[in-house]
Amino acid sequence: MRLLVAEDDKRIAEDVRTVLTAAGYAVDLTHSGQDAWFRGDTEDYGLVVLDLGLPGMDGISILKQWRMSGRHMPVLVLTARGSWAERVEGIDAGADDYLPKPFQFEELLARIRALIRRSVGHGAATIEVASLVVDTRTMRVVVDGMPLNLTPFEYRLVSYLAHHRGRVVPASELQDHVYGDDFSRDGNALEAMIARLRKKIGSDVISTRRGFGYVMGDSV
Amino acid sequence: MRLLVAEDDKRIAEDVRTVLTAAGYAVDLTHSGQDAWFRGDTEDYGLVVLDLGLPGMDGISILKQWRMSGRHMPVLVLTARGSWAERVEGIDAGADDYLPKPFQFEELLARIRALIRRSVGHGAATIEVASLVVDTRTMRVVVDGMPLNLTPFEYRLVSYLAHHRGRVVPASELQDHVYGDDFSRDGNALEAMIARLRKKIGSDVISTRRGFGYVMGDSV
DNA sequence: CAGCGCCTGTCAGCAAATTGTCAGCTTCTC
DNA sequence: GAGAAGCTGACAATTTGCTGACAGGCGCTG
Repeated sequence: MRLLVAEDDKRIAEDVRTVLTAAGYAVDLTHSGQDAWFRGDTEDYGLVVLDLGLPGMDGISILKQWRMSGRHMPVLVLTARGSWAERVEGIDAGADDYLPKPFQFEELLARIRALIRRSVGHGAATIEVASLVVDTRTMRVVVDGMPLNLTPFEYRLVSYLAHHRGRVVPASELQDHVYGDDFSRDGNALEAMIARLRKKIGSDVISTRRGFGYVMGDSV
Repeated sequence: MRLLVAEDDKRIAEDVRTVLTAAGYAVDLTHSGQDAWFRGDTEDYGLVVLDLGLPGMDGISILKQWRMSGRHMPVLVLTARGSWAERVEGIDAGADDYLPKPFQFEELLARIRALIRRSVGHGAATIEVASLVVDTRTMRVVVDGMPLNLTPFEYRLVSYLAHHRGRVVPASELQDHVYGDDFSRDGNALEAMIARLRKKIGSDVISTRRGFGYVMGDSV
């Protein structure tokens, strides 16, 4: 993981670099505001440690610029002790955390670990099968980039099949999952739903295994 | 957005609740460690404010328990001033931020805003969805440049949906976060509020996903 | 304290989307 | 080619959500 440390006090900067390097990070140093902004904007950092008191360009502005141009890496801001107004400002500008100076290196490390842990923790909860994408977080289904408007049962169907893609799912199992305890369905309700569903997602996404059940993806 | 405040000093707790409620959050209070753990483990909170000195169960343990059982809501830890060892421990146990006591309510608010923003993946203090802008700092909502006069509950609604824009939010989740502990979950109060809200912000900002819930932004 | 306005929950009726059923049709298997 | 399995379109029943009216509650003001 590559980090940027923007801090004009060169002694502190070097110390921080030493500690962070020892902790296993690749560390870039910079001492001016301009340079900090430019690097943060053009390079890909896993995290930035930003001192607000940089010469050349105000730290808050740098931060806002980054956020405005869509850079979302975690930023830990170093502030003067006690100036909580400054902290509020920094946080509202898009900082993910701050640390008042002077600080214990151990605490700096703990915070950096926490921020990184957080920033990589956003796993995409989507399942893709051919041109179909099921996003379980937003409960959306997209085919060829086009979002679909599925009904609740339709969604349960695709979702279940997508979760078990490549496996032939018996109709009875589908029934169980889609309808739960509700055994009031005698007729061909499921088949009707599959038909409606196919109209929306395309007829070739779910294939029928006569006598066995349905499959999504693979195992043509 | 629904918050849990775990703080045994009832005066502080009440003050915090007042401030947070005024800021548009639904706030649940608890004074014991056991209860804090139980609620955090079973309820769905957007954020938890956790005092480490709770009676009955150690704050750090509570936090670890939550994390081990997969609860990922942001946790802001309140610590005694100066004990940075405790902070490091707290952060490594899974805290997202800490605040030394005593603190300014304003700073508490800024940090809470920041944590929530971060946990839902936004960088800025204002959230824009189409022609609608939610400023979490001033608690103002603007549509097409025109500021709106929203009631407290209406604001909670838009705010929550805006924070989770693009995601289909189930009605039950909305209820939880708008009403918190208050179990008035009977009739169609939520629907009524949505209707009133739509009259103010325009009927196309929040779209209904029949059977799923409501979404703000990128509809179908 | 009475009066007033605002906020919010409840209710009932309405509108519309969803889904089961049915009948007839197609496709597959042997 | 016969029978079984699955598909489809139409229709009706049901479920779900919307809306307007109304009333209780709360705070504010005179």
